[in-house]
Amino acid sequence: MAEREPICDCETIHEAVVARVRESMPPAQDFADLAAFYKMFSDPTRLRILRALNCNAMCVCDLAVLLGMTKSAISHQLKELRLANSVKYKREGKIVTYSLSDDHIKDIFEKGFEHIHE
Amino acid sequence: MAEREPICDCETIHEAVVARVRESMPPAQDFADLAAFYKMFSDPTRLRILRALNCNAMCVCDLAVLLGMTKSAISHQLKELRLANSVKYKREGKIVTYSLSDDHIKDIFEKGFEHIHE
DNA sequence: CTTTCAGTTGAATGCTTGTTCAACTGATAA
DNA sequence: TTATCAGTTGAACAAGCATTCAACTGAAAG
Repeated sequence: MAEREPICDCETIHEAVVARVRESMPPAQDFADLAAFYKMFSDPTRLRILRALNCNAMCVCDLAVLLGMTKSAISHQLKELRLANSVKYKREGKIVTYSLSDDHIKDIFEKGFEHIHE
Repeated sequence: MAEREPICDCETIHEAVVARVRESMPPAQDFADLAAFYKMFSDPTRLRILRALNCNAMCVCDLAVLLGMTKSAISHQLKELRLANSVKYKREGKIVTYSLSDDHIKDIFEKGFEHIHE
């Protein structure tokens, strides 16, 4: 394993370091998974939805009014959050109420807010 | 303040809840900042660069060989990471050595890896 | 001075993505 | 059964973004 990759336009300068770091690198799939995870938090609309749901479970219509966006836009983002297991929903008649899927998401989310406030 | 936003295609269903959540919502800029912060971690190449630098400081050429990409591609990503204050660099002759800017980035980064391994 | 090579930069390209629009589903109320 | 309304969906569009390519900068070696 650890063959040299073919698509590169220069020779290794510090071979020992590169070899050692290469040995310790996790598989590519790990990076893809982690990138996908962080991508969920990389859009202001999704963050506002999560922040709102962290405050109170809400239906799509309420979120649309709160965020000043169409129900369609909110619904599309909720679908992504659902697929990422960040939110769960409960249907009651015509109304679908969304909430955060678990405290784990809640923790990660609140940690982020702490960060930008230094 | 807290005027109702104009761009919406439905009426509020649970007014009390919406009003209360609206009061507690941070300013829009906070969400933009937080989204930009997470966006840095939302690309596999940037994550691999950070992971490599967390292991050992490296020059652009080494990173290119390690990740099997052109120096140009690496350099473009390093520029973004530099602008986001995630990495710092040190010039010595022709070679520019990059490293993580501080342990804070290191912590956040390692926390992410813990997460995807459940 | 000239060559070499690590690194940067900007334009071009193709893929991704957030939002809108319009059509649709399905539960409730009339 | 019909009308209404919360919510979903897919196509379309524009904006954003990662990578490549080619040209460039600047330090070191000859």
